[in-house]
Amino acid sequence: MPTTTQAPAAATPDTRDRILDTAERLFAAHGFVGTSLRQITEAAEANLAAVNYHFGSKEELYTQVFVRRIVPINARRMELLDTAVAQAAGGPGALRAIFDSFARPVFELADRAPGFLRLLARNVGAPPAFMTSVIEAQFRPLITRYVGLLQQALPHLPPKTVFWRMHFMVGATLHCASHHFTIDQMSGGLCHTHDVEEMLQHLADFAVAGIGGPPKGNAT
Amino acid sequence: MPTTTQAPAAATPDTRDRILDTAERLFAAHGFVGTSLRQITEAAEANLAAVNYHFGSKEELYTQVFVRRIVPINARRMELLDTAVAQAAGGPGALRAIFDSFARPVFELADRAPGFLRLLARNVGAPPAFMTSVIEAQFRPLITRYVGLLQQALPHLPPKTVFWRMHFMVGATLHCASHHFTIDQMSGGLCHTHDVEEMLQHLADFAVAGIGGPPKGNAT
DNA sequence: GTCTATAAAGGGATAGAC
DNA sequence: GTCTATCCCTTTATAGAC
Repeated sequence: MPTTTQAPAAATPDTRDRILDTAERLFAAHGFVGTSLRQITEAAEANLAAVNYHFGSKEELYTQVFVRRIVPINARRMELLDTAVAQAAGGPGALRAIFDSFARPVFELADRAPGFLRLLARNVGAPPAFMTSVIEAQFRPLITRYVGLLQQALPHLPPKTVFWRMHFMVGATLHCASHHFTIDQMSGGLCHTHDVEEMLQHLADFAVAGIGGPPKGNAT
Repeated sequence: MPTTTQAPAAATPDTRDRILDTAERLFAAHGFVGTSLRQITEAAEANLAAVNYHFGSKEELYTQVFVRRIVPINARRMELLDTAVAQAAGGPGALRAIFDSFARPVFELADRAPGFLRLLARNVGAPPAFMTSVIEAQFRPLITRYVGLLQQALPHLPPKTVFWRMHFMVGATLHCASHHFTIDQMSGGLCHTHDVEEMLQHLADFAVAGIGGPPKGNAT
């Protein structure tokens, strides 16, 4: 059998995967410019030249780190949306199902890929310039669908209000993702982020109440 | 009259202020590590050595850029909170007054210091390591007060829920600040961020409904 | 695929003249 | 206060041996 590019479930990941995992962690902590390829290859126990061999450039490495996570996440979101539309269309649980499909796929990675939560927040909040087209391609179809479904669930709200509230919903979720591992201490032990279900419930309570609240200016 | 350190309302700001203004804009756009002192001094039409003369180091410049804005903002927040407590204590408008005191002082700078909104979001979302103590010092007393006032306005909610929701409120506001100048095009012309009052109203509607919504798990 | 060595560029900080 | 010139360090990327 000739050598293949796929490693057969090795005990230690191959060089390429070690670099991806380490880069994810360091890029999340210190950003794209704040992380050097030397730091990454040293921590990954790989050679400096291995990055250019496997990825071609630092920018391409960063892109791959992001894409390998966001693609399955956004696919899962679409799946959950299909289910939500089929089950709760128009019903009272529709908003919550829509929001859950947005937040859950991200936080379910919290254990497996802890760094990615913050990396995602970076890439939406203040992405490196070269990432703009990648972000656009990954999120545009999703945004379009969320806007449509939210408008359908909230026919009494003007489109402008729906868009604003979707924006706020994204902000609350991303901020939560970015500080996922610091909230426990920030809250003085009050909040426990390792309980993903509880956190998602609090977040969904907030977002659903906010999105579905009274129209502009009519708040009590 | 001997030379003083205060310029007497000159037509063009002095070197120190030009550097601060330019640094604010570039740090906001590209982050601390992503902005070089050469870029700053060139855009500010100042000499490279002027930064070290006036500020001592790049880190100290970044700190000063942040502090000169956040100190008056947080002082204004405390003022508005005093008024809110005196006027609406316990009443139906209490939550809205509390939230308004939090968001308004930031967005009122949107015209005068457009870069700062994104810089603030950077410093809360993913601050450079050396900023940790500055952030802590500037925000700790504020957070304590907001948690207390929100708990007082929402006595039926457990402290844990109050803390989560304050966190979500911060997230929605900061995301909004970070994307203040891109929302207009992102929304396809639907939303207009230059109308600060309208934006604040949408944001407050969302946050107040979210914070004051039904307790955990009781959402409709 | 992995390594060493190095090229080429850019970074922050500073010395010292004016 | 402002400027030039420069020190010294780190960066990404690559050439070429193994």
